[in-house]
Amino acid sequence: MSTVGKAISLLELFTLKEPEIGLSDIARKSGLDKATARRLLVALSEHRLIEQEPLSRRYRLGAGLSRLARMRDAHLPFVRLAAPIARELAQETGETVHLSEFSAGALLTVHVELSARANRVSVDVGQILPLHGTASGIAFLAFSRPQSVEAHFGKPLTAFTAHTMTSRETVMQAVRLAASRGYSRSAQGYEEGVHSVAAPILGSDGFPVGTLAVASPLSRIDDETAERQGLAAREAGRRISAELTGEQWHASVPLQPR
Amino acid sequence: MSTVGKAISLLELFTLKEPEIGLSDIARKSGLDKATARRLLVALSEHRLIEQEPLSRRYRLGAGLSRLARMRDAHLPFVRLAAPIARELAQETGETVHLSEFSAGALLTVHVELSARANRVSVDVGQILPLHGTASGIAFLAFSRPQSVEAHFGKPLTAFTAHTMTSRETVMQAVRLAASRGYSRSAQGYEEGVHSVAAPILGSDGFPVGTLAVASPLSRIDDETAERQGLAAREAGRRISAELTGEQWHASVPLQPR
DNA sequence: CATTGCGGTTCAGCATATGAACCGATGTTT
DNA sequence: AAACATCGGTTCATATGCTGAACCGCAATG
Repeated sequence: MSTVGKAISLLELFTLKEPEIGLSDIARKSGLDKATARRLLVALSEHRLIEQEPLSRRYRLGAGLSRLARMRDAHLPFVRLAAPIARELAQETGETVHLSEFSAGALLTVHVELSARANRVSVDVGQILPLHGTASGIAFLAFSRPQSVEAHFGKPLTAFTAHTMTSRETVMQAVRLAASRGYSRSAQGYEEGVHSVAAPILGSDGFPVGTLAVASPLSRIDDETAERQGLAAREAGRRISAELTGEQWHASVPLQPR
Repeated sequence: MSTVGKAISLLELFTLKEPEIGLSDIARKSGLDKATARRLLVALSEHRLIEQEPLSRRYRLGAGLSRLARMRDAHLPFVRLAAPIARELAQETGETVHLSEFSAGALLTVHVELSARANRVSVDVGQILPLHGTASGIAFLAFSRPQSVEAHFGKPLTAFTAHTMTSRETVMQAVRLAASRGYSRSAQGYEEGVHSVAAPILGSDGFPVGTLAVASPLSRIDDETAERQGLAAREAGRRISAELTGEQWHASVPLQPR
């Protein structure tokens, strides 16, 4: 791995559970020498991607990350365009709505509109959603290139709850259903007690760049509300896609099942 | 500069004005060779700090940054980040310092550093501060959008003591003064015998997310100490804003030779 | 159809990253 | 209180991985 790769992998050692780490620990976890690790940390901190707690001398992620992330978020057409529509959808459904972006083989949650209700599903920005275990993932697969879908079945399908679909055929069935309806539906595939519907957001090539999902407590959902949510999500997804790609162009790209 | 430093400086080429850049341009702007620049970009994109627009082949900041920034924000929320600086300010001034966060039309006290002296002002976490009656509120208004300020004058201005400013013009005068000085000053507007100075804490959009105030017994204050406190508060507010948004590599603790 | 600029690749040479051994300080065990 | 274990941090000879001039094919421009 390149030096740069090693430096960045140091950043990835910091997690929610362990947001501050000492030098020796960093060296151990990264497999790098202590001297090397420190050199990299110094380089990172010179650009404020890392900072050091003066007292404990432990390291943590730096403020420069906030700055860079904001730069990205401000420019990214996706979030900028999609957020207002996601908010509308959240108000319309009264449930939590989250946006994900496809990145490196999985869906990354990039924006969340929380439901106004007390009993609601909570989702965190930054969360990674597996393609086969979430409504978002199914919706994504349903509009992806066949070979992309195939590629995803190369790896084993891990189960996150007792309800996660792990057989290829079950997943494909859900994918086909989603493709024909224009939205996907999934309950407790990733987290217990959570029901979701999701719709794809299509880029200018007609393939998904991300998804839009409505997540509700399972207890509030029956078939009728699920369908209402699904149709609303599909519509919202279409609107975002349209704004993303430029109105007139999108009209010529049908949302066709695979 | 280290290889890592060069790689990170590539990230810093991306700005709001120019959020996507082509390879040759990156090489030119960074002063690196094209081959080198590309190697670094590839290394960065392997960890999703950079991504490449497939069509135009131009590069932009990647999704991994959002994830890392989110991690940092989760671990270092406003209060935790600001508290050490508030403590310094409390030690420097010898007076009680309190932090507020804007929430639902008012300022909510989220953290307090009590003065070490026997005769001191006491403030409770959770206390709500009215915008027109406190130094914090005035500092907040002084840096808010004009229409937000206007909106606040819609409601009547209630008096909390005999000294509370209740006329719109008096308040606006204080607001203008605070805007020009960078800090606000107020005596007995909310509680008898209490003098305060306050400075705003600015978010990434340049508008206040909260305030920082120094509260003293009126008897200890003259114009000179008030100004000293005000300037100290202003500086502390700036530091917190900088750490919050990652703006300017200003006063952060350098991580080098000991 | 020559020219320019683009993104991307190659590889010899050498700048730069590496890590074992070290330091002083702090904390823990005996 | 001596012995021991870790801690964060530093040094420097070694060799690894980085550098950049020259190159490719392509697309736009004249």
